[in-house]
Amino acid sequence: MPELPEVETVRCGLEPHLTGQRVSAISLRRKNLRVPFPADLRARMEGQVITRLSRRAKYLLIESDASDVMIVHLGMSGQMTIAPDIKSYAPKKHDHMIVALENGGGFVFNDPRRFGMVMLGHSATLRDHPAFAGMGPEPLENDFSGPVLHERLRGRKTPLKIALLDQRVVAGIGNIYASEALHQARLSPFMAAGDVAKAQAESLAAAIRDVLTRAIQAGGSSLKDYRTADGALGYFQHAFAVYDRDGQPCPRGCLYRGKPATVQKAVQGGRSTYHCPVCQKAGRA
DNA sequence: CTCCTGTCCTGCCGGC
DNA sequence: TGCCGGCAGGACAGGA
Repeated sequence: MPELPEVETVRCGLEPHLTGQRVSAISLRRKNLRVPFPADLRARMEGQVITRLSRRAKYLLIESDASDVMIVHLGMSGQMTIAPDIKSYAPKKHDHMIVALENGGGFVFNDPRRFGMVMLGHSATLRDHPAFAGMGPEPLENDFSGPVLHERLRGRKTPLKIALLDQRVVAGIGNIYASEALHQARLSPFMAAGDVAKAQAESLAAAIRDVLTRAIQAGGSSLKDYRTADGALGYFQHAFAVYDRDGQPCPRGCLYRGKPATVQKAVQGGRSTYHCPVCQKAGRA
């Protein structure tokens, strides 16, 4: 489930292999993922030199010297793999896009559940691309702060956890890091987003930054070259405080009636939320 | 506007 | 052992 840190780790892993390389061929092994592959994907990317890899929210941006941008979303199960010798690469099940580079290498986009997307944009107008129009601030950039978050949550009656998943509020947070950030900030996932006080928004913004930054560091340091054994980029073991830990003691050591308080699982908007009911009480400012 | 629900897709896991 | 149901989740459409 790639969220911002995983996508950033994939970006770092791909970058040295792709930057400065010319795309020699793109092979599409089906016509669509969540959305159809752009009809002009090959025409616009083949023959171009990849100048830069960047990221916006959970989207990977592969920029060409013709000012075109391949916009890739990994969805739920998307993986990028480097193939040192693309000519001898044997396609695996669910390999949907294979990109060959002029230096003989290449990369492969594999996505069993096909929640991923590949789109195209222009560098100059990327901000206006439908995927990014109206999107909230990057949590690790300077334009994200407590006051900004407070303003974006203002007036919203939806539960805070649900609001954090809304990419218009803040970009790049998914189900895992929403729970993690709320736990770190000691805020209840159930409180109304609009009830978050200024000081609480400050804590939450700091927690979001910290949780994401530490996850990126874990991705960068836990595996050399950001790669798993099978060559897929960006997936790494990371210790979560509350996510998928229902029934286990709150890592903060909270007590409930003299005994260790345990992480609870709840369902909000059809998605799992994990929290400690002791340190994440819906309280006043 | 905001909010809420359903949809897409496959792999995996628990229950019988 | 095999089958089946349920779950996981990001983005978006469409209805209230």
